[in-house]
Amino acid sequence: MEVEKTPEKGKLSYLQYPVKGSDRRVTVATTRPETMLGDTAVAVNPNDERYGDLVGATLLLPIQNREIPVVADEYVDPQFGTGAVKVTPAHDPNDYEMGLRHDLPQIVVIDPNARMTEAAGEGFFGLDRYKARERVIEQFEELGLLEKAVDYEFSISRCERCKTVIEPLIMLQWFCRMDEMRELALGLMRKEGKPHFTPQVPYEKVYTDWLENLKDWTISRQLWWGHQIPAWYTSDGRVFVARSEEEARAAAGTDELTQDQDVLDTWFSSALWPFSTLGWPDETDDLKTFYPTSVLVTARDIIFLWVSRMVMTGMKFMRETPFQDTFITGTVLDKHGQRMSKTKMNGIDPLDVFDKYGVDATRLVLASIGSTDTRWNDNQVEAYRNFANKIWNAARFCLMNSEGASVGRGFDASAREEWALHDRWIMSRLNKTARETNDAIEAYQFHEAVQTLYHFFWDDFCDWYIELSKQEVSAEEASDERSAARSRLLSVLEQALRLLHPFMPYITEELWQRLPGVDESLLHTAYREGAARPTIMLASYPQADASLIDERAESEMQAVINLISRVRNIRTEMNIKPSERVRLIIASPEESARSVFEASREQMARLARTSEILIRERLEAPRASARAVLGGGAEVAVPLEGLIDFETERARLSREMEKLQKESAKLEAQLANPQFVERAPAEKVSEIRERLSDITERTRRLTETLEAIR
RNA sequence: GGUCGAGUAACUCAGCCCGGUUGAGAGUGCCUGUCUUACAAACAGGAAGUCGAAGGUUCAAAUCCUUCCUCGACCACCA
Repeated sequence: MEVEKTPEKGKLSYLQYPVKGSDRRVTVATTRPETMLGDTAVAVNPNDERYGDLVGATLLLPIQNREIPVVADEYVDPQFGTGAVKVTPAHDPNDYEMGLRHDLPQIVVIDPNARMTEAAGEGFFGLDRYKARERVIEQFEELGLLEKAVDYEFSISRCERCKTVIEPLIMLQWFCRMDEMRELALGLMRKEGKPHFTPQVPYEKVYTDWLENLKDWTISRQLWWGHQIPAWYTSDGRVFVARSEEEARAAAGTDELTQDQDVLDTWFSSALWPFSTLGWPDETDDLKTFYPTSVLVTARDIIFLWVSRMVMTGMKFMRETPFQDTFITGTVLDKHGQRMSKTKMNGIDPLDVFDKYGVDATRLVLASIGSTDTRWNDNQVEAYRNFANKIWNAARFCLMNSEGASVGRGFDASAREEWALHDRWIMSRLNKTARETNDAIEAYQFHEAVQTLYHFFWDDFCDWYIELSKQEVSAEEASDERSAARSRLLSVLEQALRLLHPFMPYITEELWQRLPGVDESLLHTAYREGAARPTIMLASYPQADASLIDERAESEMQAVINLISRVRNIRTEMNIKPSERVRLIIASPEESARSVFEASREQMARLARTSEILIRERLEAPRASARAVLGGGAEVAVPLEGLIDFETERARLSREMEKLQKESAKLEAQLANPQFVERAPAEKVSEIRERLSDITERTRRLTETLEAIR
C-alpha cells in the first residue's frame, strides 16, 4: 500500500564467487551489489545440471572472506540470469524465506538509515548504501571478480510519499495471527453466504480466494499517527500486552514501563469500525440496535483491506457478521480511462462539479454508475442538471396552479371507475414506477432505479400527464373539478418527489416543503408522532399499490398517445406550421377504441393542434390526405387540401411499408422453420403468429392508403 | 507470471447473471422545425448500431461456450 513500484533503469552486475579448494567460480547477478556483504549462501535450482556437483560445496565470499554454502532451492529459476542466486536473508524477502529453509544466518549490513552496519566490515561501516555499492563494484574489479555489468530495467520499490528507494530490512514487528479469524470469515461465507456480494460474480470468489491465502498480518507501523500498540516494556526487557497501562503495570508489578512506540496499521483500527463506533466494548443501546448493519457500499480495492477485516474482527468479537451485504461500486476514471490519482493530477474536484451542475445532479450521476468502471464525463452531469431543472419547472407549474388544491385529495378511491383515462393511466404508471424502483433498489440496481424515475418523471408526468390535464388544471374559473384536477397533479408530484428523494435530496426537500397539504400523515409511521416539522427525509418511501396498476388504462392511453404522435409526425413531414390547425379523421372498427378516442377529443385536439376531429367506423377521407395506420386496426387521416405533396406522402408511406415488410419477412421465416414451430414454447409461437397477423393487417391497409393517392 | 473485468450509435453508458417481450435502448451530439404563457438547461419530429473478430451450442444468441484481437484493473514479483 505505502510502497509504489516503478520501472527504472539500472545496472545488473555479474559477480564471481570463488569455489573453495578449486579454480571454479560461480557467477551471480545482482542489482544491489552492496547486499553481497550480507550474503550467507548461493542458491541454485536442484535440477540445474550446470551446478549439480556444486550443491553442498563451499564458496569464498569475496571482500568479507567468509565461507558460504551452495544450496539447492526450487525457488531459483534456472532460465534467469546465471541460474545462481546470491542469498541475503537479511535484506530480501525471498532470500529470507530461503534462509529459513536452509537454516542460514541473517547478517544485517544496512541499518534503518540506509547506512552500512558494522557487520558490513571495515571500509564499509557507516557508508551510505550507494557509496557502498560503488565500493563493492570497485573492489570486485580490483579482484578480477567482476564478470560484467549490463544495463537493465527493473522495478524499484519507492515510498509512496517521499519517493525514497526502499531497502528490505529484518525488523521486529507485531503480528496478528490470522488462522482463527480467517476460518471464522470463511465459515460465515460457507454456511450463510455472508456478506452477500453484489455483484456476486466475481467478488465473492475474489474475497474467499484472498482469505484462503491469508498469512499472518503485520500490524505494527513505524509512524506517529495512529493507535499506539498496547504493549509495555520493563527496563529489563520484559513485555506486557494489556488493555491499559494500568493493567500492564499490575501484571508487570512495576510502574516503570515504556509503551511500544509503534502504532497499529490503520486498517487494523478500521477493522473494528462497525462496532467500535457503536460503543464497543461496552454493550450500549446503539450497539444492540445497529449491529449488524445491513449493507456496506465500497470499492473493489477495499475488499481485502477493509471488508474482509471487518468481517473477521466482527466474527471474532461480536460473533456475528458486521453487515449482511456488500455492494461493490465501479471506479470513476478520467476521460482517458485512467484511474484518478493525486500524482497524475487527473482528478475531478467534486466541489467544482457542484458549483457547475449542482449537488443533486452530481449525486444522480454517481448513483447511476453501476459496478463497472466508467469514465467521468460532464455530459452526464449536465443531463441530470437539466433533469433537476425539469423537476423544478414542473413543480413550479403545479404550484402556480395550486390554489384550492391540496396533496392527497383528488383521487377519490370510492369512485375509481369514474376517473378519467389519463388519471387512471398516471396512477398506474406511478405505481408501476414505485414497484420497479423499490425492486431495483432492493437488488442494488441503482442505475435502473434512476432510469425508471427519470423516464417516469420526464416522459409520463411532464410530457404527457401535465399536458393531458392542462385544460382542467388551468381553467380560469374556480370549480370543484379544477381543484380536484389540481390536487391530482400535486399528489402525483408529491409521490414522485418522495421516490426521487434518496437520489436528489436537496431539490426534492425544497419542493416538497412548498406543496400545499404535506403533513405528518405522509411521514413514515416511525416518525409520525413527535416530529417537529414534516420533512421529506422522514416521509415513507412510496410502495406500489397493485390495485392501481391498470393495464387496460395503460394500453388505451397508449393508443391515444400513439395517435397524437403520428399526427405530429405527419405535421412535421408535411411541413405544417405549428400555428396551423388541421382536421383529423380517425377510424376504427372497434367500438371500444372509438369510445376511447371519443373521450380524448379535447386532449387530441390540443396536443395535435387540430380544428376538427371526426371519429368513424370506416375511413372515408379525401384523396388529398396524409394517412397513418395504427395498431388495433385503427387509422388516421389528415386532410391536406392544397397542402399535400403526393410525392412526399408516397415516399413517407413507402418507407413505412419497407419497415413492415422487413419485419414480416423475419417473422415469416421464423414460422416457416418447422423446428421453431415444433420446439419453441407454444405461447412463443402464437405470439409470433399474432404479431405477424397484425403486421399483415397493417400492410394491407397501408397498401390501400398508397393506392388511394396514386 | 497469476487472477479478473471491459469492447453495443459520433461520445458516455444501460441491457448480458436468468437466451425469445427492447420487432436492439438512454442521455449527449447531429439534422428539420418551433420562444405553442412550467421549462430554449425546453418542445415537436427525424437520421444513426451486421452489439470487438471468428467459430460453436440452440428452434432461437448482444445474452451461454471456445479461441483470438484491443484496452484496463488487481495480486504476486525475478535475483
